[in-house]
Amino acid sequence: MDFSIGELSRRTAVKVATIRYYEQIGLLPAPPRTEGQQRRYAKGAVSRLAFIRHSRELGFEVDAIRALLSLQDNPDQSCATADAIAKARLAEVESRIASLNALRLELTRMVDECACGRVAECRVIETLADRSHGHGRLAQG
Amino acid sequence: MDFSIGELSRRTAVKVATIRYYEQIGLLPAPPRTEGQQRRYAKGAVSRLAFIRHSRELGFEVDAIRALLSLQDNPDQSCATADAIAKARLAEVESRIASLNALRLELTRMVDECACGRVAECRVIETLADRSHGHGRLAQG
DNA sequence: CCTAGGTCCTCTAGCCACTAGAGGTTCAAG
DNA sequence: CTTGAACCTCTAGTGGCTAGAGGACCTAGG
Repeated sequence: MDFSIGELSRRTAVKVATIRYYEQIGLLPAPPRTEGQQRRYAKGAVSRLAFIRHSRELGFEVDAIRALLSLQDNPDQSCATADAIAKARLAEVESRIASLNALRLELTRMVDECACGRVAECRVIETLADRSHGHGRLAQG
Repeated sequence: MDFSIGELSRRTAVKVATIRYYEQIGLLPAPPRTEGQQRRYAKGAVSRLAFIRHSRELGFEVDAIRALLSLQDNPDQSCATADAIAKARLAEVESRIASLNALRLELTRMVDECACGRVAECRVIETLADRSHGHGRLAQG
């Protein structure tokens, strides 16, 4: 009926170390232990961890996941909060896409214009050295 | 002719702490110091730091920037390496855009289908809890 | 010459979400 | 009872900074 952390890891494709980490930061409740202090999980742990995993795949931060989990635990509440969290994440994703598209454009230009001769005439290096560009945000990822 | 770290910071829009960090990791050469051990930069530092800043804006990692800088310092070399670095970065950006587009799709669906009633019927929560999806990579950013 | 205060110095610790490894214990199969 | 895979805790490292403590320096005004 209950199973080990390794089995939970296999069933959710979440690494053992990560599961322990999630417990440590309070995303997963601490399960009961055997006499020898090994964790034993019930079935519910699989769905909770799958929820967390899917949320992380969608890029939700741990704090957001905490909020989403506590909503899931109280099904009678309004889901406005869940909606707001998802919409905020969507907005983030869209703005990341926009800035990555801008990056792509600049990188494409650099690469296309490079005649691939000596560094002295290299457009890649030249573009990077060019000081005449606005002070945008640093790219993440 | 030479100026302080604060002045360099103002001229490049790179924070003082970051400049010191770049020196520490060997991206910027250690400049001469005053008798009281304060850094004094020459004009060249501005363009080198601007190069670094622009590279970071384009998302190049520090190791890649190190390589690009050493190419810039040897203008007679072939620029094939610079080209390869830029192309690798472009490929990264394109794959990030693709996966963010997939995320956007899923988030949009979640948000659109949410009738915004109680959590019990919330599509956002339901989607996250759904275990029937592939084991994709975790989203970064 | 003296002082005020803005700027500079080094060093350490924190951010995020893990991940890796050391060094030791427990469990289940044979 | 033995073996060895899996488990335990704890610490430290990743990348690229950023913040803050606690103190030294530098320059302009009086």
